Amino acid sequence: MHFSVTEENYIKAIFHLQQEDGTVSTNELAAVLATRPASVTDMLKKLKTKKLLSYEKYKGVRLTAEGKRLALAVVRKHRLWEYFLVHTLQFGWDEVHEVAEELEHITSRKLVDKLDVFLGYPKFDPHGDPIPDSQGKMQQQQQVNLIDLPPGTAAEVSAVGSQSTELLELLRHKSIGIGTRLEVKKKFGFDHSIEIKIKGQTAFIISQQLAQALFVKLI
Amino acid sequence: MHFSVTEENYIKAIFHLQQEDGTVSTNELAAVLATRPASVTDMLKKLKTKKLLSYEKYKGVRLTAEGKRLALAVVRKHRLWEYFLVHTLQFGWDEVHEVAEELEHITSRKLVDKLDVFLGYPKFDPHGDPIPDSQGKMQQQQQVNLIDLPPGTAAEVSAVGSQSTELLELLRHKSIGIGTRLEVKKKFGFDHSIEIKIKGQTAFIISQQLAQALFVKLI
DNA sequence: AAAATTATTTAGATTTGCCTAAAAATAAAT
DNA sequence: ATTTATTTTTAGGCAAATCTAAATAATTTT
Repeated sequence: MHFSVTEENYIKAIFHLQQEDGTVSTNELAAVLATRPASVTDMLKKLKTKKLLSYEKYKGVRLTAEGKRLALAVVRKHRLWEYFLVHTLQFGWDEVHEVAEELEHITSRKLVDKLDVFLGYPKFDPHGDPIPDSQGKMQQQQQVNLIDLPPGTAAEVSAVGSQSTELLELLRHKSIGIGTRLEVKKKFGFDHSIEIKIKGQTAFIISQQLAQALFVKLI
Repeated sequence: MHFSVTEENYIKAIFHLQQEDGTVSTNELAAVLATRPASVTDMLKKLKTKKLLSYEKYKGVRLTAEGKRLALAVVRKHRLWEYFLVHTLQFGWDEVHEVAEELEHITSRKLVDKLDVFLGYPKFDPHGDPIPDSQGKMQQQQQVNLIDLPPGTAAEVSAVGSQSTELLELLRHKSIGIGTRLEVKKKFGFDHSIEIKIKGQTAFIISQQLAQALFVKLI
């Protein structure tokens, strides 16, 4: 079965809203999708006949198992493409969202899976959000990308964004690993580099690329 | 200015038909786009108001300079993506067309240019068609991908599809270079390998990947 | 040059996704 | 427990891109 870009966007929006809410209202959806409640109602009726969601008048909406599968497939594509844009094409992590919004609707299953292989099965996108695998499973960890922390925050490294030997070599050299505790001292807007301090060492600066590859838990 | 996928497809189709014809007819377009002549007429009127083509009732159609620029931008994207799919993601060269038909409509200019850099500014796509550069210029050479030649054809190597050191090393080892004359002896469907003969050497087999990287002129 | 054929355009409908305005249902407030 | 406010749905329409059927122009044939 194959769905339109619009339909996919509705399913994705419901999926994200459902995370917090459980059930999702017409108005919430209209706000997120920048459209009108009346339009949402129309689309919900349509998506119900396609069995992507369960919906009763005035009762809000929930994805079916089928709808969840579709949502996860779209999210997987979005986050894999974001990873590609940042790590392969050297985009800044803050400029990839819109492009990924388009790329996530490319239909080829084979493309996604080959992209996944090429990228080395990354587990987190450049914003630290988990990337669903081809079965739709994702490691949900309470973690944040190091680059998103404000100065003064203390955190513990909990994951790295890729398993490339280059990254691991660099981390070894800087003696950063899973479990390392650090504090963000300063952020430099010019090249998005970050000054961090690890207990017992003098503070030092790490690049934007490295900071994006590090996921941390707040402590 | 920004155009719909449908509009871009019309412009691209006209561009390709125009190469042979000069001016393009409504029926030709309908055939190529798998739609009806009446629909074509509607769209031509619309594209005329957008100044992408010049069109007089019953007189056929031609792209304006503006239309040509758009067509070249779309062709550029299509061919760069094909190159990416084959060389980076290891798709077979014969399975990339449909996917590229979708990818070519992704709008980000920055994406295309960064992709071009990443791929090393390739000049020809996996089918041997020239890739327009960011100015819309392309090396138009009368060349064909070696993999497309039928057995019995004689040809001269005129270009290689990439400048990677691995490719060049392999070519050196097989003593193939620009200007080498060869004849296709046999094609093996199983792995798309090809048996070729160079004067003064015994015939030997080259892989699908290598054949795809070689562009030849018929002699 | 008139008749016949083919190509193209017009006219009127359809589908998708959206809109506004008004009605109906639900929730909140008095 | 009514009234008031909010949310949601219905009703009727619009624009894009398509279609079929009919009309008109251009081309070919005789």
